Amino acid sequence: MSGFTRYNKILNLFSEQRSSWTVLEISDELKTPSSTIYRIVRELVLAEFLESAAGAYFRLGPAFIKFNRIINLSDPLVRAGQPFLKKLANENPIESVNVLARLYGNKVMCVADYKTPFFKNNTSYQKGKLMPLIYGATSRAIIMKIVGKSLEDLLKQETFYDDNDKDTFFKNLKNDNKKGYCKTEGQVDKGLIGFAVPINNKKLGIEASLSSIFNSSDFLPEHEPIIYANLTSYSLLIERYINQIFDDIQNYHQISS
Amino acid sequence: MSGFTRYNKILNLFSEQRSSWTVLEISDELKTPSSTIYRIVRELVLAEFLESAAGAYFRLGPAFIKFNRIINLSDPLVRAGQPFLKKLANENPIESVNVLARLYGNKVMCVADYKTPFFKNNTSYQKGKLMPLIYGATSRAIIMKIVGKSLEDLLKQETFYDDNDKDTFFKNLKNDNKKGYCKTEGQVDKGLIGFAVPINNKKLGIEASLSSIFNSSDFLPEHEPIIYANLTSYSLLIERYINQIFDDIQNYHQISS
DNA sequence: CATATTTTCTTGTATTTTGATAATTTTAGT
DNA sequence: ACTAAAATTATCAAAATACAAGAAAATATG
Repeated sequence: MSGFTRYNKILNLFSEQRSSWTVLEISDELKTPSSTIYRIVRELVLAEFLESAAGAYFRLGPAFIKFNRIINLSDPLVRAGQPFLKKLANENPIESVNVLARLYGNKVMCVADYKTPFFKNNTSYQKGKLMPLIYGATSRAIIMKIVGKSLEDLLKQETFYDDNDKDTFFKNLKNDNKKGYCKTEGQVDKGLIGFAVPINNKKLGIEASLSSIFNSSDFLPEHEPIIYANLTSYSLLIERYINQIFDDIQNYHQISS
Repeated sequence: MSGFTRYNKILNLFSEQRSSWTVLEISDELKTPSSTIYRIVRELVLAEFLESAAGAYFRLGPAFIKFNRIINLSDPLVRAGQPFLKKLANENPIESVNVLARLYGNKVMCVADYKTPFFKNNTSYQKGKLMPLIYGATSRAIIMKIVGKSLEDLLKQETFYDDNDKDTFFKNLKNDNKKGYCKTEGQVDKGLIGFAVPINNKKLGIEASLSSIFNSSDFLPEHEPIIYANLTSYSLLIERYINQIFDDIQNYHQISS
């Protein structure tokens, strides 16, 4: 264990399920002497990436809240997408959650969302939560634009039930790509139906999706064209806005240098 | 530059004002050879703490969004305070922003907030933004519970206009402590008036405050007792809830070990 | 106050990091 | 598609530092 790994391994122990650890527990878990962990934890506390809680426990520190804010203010995808989510929601024919998601390693992560006030259910796609790559429209719309070796690498970790299952998956992906959008029902959350379109920007390396998620019980077939039209037009708006933000950043760097 | 510092120094270059850097710029700024920076940046990208943007630029990576979510779900202060902010807001006599803030090094940081739908202005206290320690009710309510050497250390970096200014500051702090709450007008944001009460938990090392912020123009003197009563009762509720959360965590660790 | 627990300190040794340079890959402009 | 420039990675010996293990100190607990 060397370099950043040594810090990252410790930080990644802190999860939703287990949010506080003692030095001894970390030491056990990582099979590393406690004197070493004490030193590393001290460094992380100094940088506010960890902080000490009661009873020799440590938890994630406020530095993450700080950096998260900077991302919200500066990430081109979040900046470009955030303002449109509410508008999209309001143009949908029924109550919805609207999600902007992106690739994160070989998972998918929501980075911005807007739920209409009276939408009762909750989607599993939540800001910062890692979601499966191959289930749900939100995820599939992202990978449907990825091809060749990149796609292969991405799917390397995924397991399919059998070859037939795998074939169906790829066939669906190709089909969705032709249609331009993806629709799934109950793959991630029972009782919810999702529609998603891809959002891409090769220059900025953005591989993302915009999706609207509804209660299956609210959804009627005649809604589909409207939903699709909204998603498509907003995805184009967002892509255009991303470019504009990119230009702004370029100009900023040119002026200040 | 050694240990975690070497990574932290780079990450801390990324700010609201300047959210993307090239390796060469970082190398210049930190007066460190670019070969070294390339190596470190690569490590941070691998861990998703940074990600590459267009034109050789790098920006903060999605790992921060992930960890931020875990904090929101698990930090005792955020968990305990978040659910009460809306209730507090609804019991206030006029439109308001309601803020839960805590110490972050020698600054103050908002960790949760709720703004009533028709509040027009915006407070500078925003989730993740570092704010001054000695201005504004939100900040002062935190330090008014800190005494002795801790307070001295905390204020070491602060500069006062003159000795008289300093004396007034300490006198006000002592006064507020006696009253049990803090009230300031226009210290941080012109046109806003803030009220704050401290939130503490020695066991968990929590030094925080709960505050309600209003438009000065909406505020009438007769509102003050209600505002004060609301803040006080909710701060007690939050403190009690923090203890309960603490017990839950204790139990969790006992059961799973 | 005594005891147990947590945390820091110490030290020689093993490992990692560093930085100058070279090699390679990627990008951007004809 | 070609080429020049820019960006990134690889190499390697010297320098820096992280490491492990136990001792010591500080802190929490009853």
